[in-house]
Amino acid sequence: MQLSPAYRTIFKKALEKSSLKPTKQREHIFSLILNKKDHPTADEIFTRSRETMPSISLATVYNCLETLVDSGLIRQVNFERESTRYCPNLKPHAHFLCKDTGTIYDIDLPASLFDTLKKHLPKNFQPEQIDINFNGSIKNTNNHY
Amino acid sequence: MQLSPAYRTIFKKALEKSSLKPTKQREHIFSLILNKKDHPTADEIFTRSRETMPSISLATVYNCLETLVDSGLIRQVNFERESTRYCPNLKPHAHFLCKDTGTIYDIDLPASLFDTLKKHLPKNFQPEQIDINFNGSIKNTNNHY
DNA sequence: AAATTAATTTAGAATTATTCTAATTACACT
DNA sequence: AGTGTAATTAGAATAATTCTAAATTAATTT
Repeated sequence: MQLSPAYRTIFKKALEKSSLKPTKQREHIFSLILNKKDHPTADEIFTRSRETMPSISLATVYNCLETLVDSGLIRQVNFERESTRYCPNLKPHAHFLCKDTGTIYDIDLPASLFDTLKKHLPKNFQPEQIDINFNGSIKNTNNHY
Repeated sequence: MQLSPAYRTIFKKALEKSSLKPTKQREHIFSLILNKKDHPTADEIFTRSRETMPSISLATVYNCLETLVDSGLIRQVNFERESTRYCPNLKPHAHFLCKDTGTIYDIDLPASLFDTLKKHLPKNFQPEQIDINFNGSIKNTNNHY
């Protein structure tokens, strides 16, 4: 797992801003999440990591994920109390969980919609984060006999 | 803990629709959530329940909550992987978690906003539920020296 | 009313994702 | 090379929730 030069710069900058070190475990996990754009759990990331970095431990995976989230490089996604999943998409978006397959989809949303949402808060409420989670099923549209 | 006659009817109807029984444990827990309009965890509900129904067990609290959720009488609220909280407000609304105090606030939203959100889904995505969670702090506006 | 059945409640064990602890390793700087 | 700090590691601990199997309750049939 390798980061592209562009992402390596972003990665280093983001960590250095909080005086954290761009270690190979952190880079490995970051690149792994970037390259496969699903929404893996810590455990899935652990399993995938081991394929190319067999010495990494689960604790490190959790540590690195926390670091990456705190540095703003990835986002957490939570549905109910299922395992936390991780998402490299930093554009404003929502998530849709298909209850039949368990797949999570990114739903792009205009920033204006987030602004509209914020307008409904009392004036002294200062949101740092807004999570929008849909959950339902996906109708199969191929059934044209 | 007693339900008002109006709520008792709602309660019975909702359960009977799924051929579930309006037991005293279920009613007790429902009234408890209705009467104190915060967002308690299962464990808080368990503690409160015991004050007036000392024989109730934690497993029953979990069972009853699941039943009430499935019957549409209450909603679950989840922030990250914190304990699930329960909410009797069935109007369309979002939640705001104050990270300083841990308090959860209901944020009323017009139904039209939920419709707008749905419009951004691919046409074959059928949402059953939409959760909107804010998370931030509440600025103190009383600081006028 | 007793017997039968099905649903609900219960206590405690089991599970599972995550966090914690303490020891080891890696790295930057003298 | 030696020191100090941060990061990694293995494994234990934690905590919310679910599971299991037995006991209770309620409803229904005899």
